Amino acid sequence: MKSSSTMVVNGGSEMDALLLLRRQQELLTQLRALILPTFRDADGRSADLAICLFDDIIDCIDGVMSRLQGLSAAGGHGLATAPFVLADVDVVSPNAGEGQDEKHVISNVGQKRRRNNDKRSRSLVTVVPHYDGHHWRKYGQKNINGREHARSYYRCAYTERNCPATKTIQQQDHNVTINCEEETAKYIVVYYGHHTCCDDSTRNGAKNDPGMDLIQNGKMAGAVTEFQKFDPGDVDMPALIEVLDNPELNWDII
DNA sequence: TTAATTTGACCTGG
DNA sequence: CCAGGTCAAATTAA
Repeated sequence: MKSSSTMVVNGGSEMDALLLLRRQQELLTQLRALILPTFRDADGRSADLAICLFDDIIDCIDGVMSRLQGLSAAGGHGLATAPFVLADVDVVSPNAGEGQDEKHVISNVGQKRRRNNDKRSRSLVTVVPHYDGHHWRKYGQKNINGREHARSYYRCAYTERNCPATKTIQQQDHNVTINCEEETAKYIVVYYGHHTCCDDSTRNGAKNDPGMDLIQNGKMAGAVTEFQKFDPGDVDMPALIEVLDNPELNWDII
């Protein structure tokens, strides 16, 4: 696989590009879910590298979408009309934009609870909400007003490394039908904060962490529950093929 | 026995 | 006051 590529969108408005990018991000997530399990038997360094590469690519798409959103908003278009858009991307705090790229929760000591709405977030829709290459621990579940399904709250399992990353998973009320086939349960996944647990600095400091040893040895079974839950059959393959064959997207590999 | 999840209570912002 | 996010004890799974 090439490590870098650019996607050129032919024609259409910023809104069209936004839709395509969102779709691309969603399918990339599914591709990641499909590929990463193959690293189970490979060396852990490759798995870590793959995870970081996927995250970087998704972050890049995020950045482009943010810029396009700016253009789109200036042009009077609203995201609310987008069929794929189910949640805002880059929900930024009122303090953001003042040189603060993002804020992490420093510590809950002495400040028992704190909302995460002041943290930058990114959201996507996927059929494989549990598998994204990171190890999450569930810390809560809540029934949300007007929602058919409860929302689950997860935080990075490596909290001892002060990793501030959290995410929420909300199953969509109405499943999506793809290519006239049976309905697939889709989930809105919202990520808050960035993983610092995979930083080199923190990783070196966690050399003695048994869970990390397991990951680095490529023996994920038992240590990373997300792998156990993952079934490659869950991947939205028709949609994946659809986007790869999409004539509107020219994949220029450079 | 340890780790992960569940669940009701608590807290905070709107 | 309410909805949503978090805590932490209890429970379950490995």
